[in-house]
Amino acid sequence: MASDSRLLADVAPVRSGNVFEETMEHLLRLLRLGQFPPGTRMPPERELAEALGVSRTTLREALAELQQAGYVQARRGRYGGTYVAPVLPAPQAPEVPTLDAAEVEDVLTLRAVVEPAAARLAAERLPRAKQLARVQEAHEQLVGVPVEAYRPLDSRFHLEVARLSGTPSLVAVVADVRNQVNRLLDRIPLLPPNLDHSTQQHAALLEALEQGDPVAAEAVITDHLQGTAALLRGFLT
Amino acid sequence: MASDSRLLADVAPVRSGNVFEETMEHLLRLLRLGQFPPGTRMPPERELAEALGVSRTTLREALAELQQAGYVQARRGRYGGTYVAPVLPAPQAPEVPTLDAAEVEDVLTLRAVVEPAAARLAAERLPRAKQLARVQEAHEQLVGVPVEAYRPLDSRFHLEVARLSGTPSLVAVVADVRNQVNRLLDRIPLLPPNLDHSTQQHAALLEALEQGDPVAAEAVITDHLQGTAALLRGFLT
DNA sequence: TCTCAAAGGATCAGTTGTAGACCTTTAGGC
DNA sequence: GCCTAAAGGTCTACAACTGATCCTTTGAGA
Repeated sequence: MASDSRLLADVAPVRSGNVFEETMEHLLRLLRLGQFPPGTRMPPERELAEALGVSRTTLREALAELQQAGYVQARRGRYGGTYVAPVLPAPQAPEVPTLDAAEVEDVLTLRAVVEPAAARLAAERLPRAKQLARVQEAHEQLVGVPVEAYRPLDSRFHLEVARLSGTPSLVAVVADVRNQVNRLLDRIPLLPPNLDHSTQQHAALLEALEQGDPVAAEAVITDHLQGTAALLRGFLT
Repeated sequence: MASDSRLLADVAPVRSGNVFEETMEHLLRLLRLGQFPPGTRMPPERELAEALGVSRTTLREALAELQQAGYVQARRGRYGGTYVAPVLPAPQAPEVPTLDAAEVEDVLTLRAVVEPAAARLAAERLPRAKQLARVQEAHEQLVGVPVEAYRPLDSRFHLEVARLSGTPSLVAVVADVRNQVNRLLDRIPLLPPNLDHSTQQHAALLEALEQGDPVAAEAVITDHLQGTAALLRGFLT
């Protein structure tokens, strides 16, 4: 009996590859989400390996690959370290040139659920000045940044907003969905006018948060998301 | 320089343990969520190992442990297999007797975001009869079931509702959060009156879905969740 | 009643990943 | 201008995991 195929349909793999591959994915994600912002120094290998729960050997293999691809650069000696490139390299030509519409809808739908909810919760909590400062900082770094370096910093801003929700598990989901959206965005051109508009919306969001206005915060971000959503859907035809 | 500790704060581990441990967690989750319902036969080891992306050796170690703990029972010979116990054993006395309030709020908040959204989306899509049948089936299996066997089937019902949203990534989040909630619920008593009330709410949700009424669906499930949320918060003091 | 296919059970060589010690480079401080 | 601490770079013994093969059990059907 070849077993009920329906039972196996929902069984996800325990791991999505070998340790090296997963570590690469993980690091790429951290870079794309701006958690290690462009131009900064990453933590020392020994600490990073520990935080990732991976041996230094494996981490170093992944870092070597990233260096090869131009994402980071290692410098030896005291006060050396692994430095993030000021501008992340454009991803390779994607394997699948045309995107699966269902997949895109999936990601956009999840995003439309979690990001507005996070913004609403953040505004409800009336964050203290110190917490807001981190968002403010992320916002300022974003102003006038060149197009090529925009995306990681944009992600960072959105993640900082999500963190204000005070709900770590929600932040994790937002980070995840944003990472997927970034992969989609890599396949379409990024236009300066869009950036300007985005930055204005960020400012509006920031104000809603300062005022502790959940309804406004949710509305602003929903609007904001619809912009990129439309862009992505458009490039699908 | 001991590196900027803020940078490492948000770095999650690549893996949460060795393969054996992760496989155990994974299987426990599948059992608790009712994806392998009580009393049924699980897929053959070879197929399950393949689906989990794990060697049969490792899977067998995990299954042996589960058998030891009374979750499953293996039967040899043709038409044998690994059978899920009709009633899952009560979990061991939890390591941490008193729960961390922040942790509980975290899970409950995420749940309050994703489950209502999934129900709303499900109602919006006006699911076809065939899809509704799976939810209906899950609902019927739940009626009159003994208290001890309730939880996996309850989870299954909620997961089937989430599946109707047509958004796989949202289903994944719902599954995840439900798994965490189940762990919390394991620490508090389950009362038959609560079950009756739950089942009534399930019926109301089902009706809202049939009618394609997103507002009602969202309202019913929000109400439903607040019940267990209050219960959990109550047992925290 | 015999056969056999489909399931769990056992074993082992080979590969992958880890932990830890050690080497090399380099800038700042005495 | 030398010393040293902190970083990346290298190597090796050990543990974990895999995958492949074979064994054993058992019920259905010829």
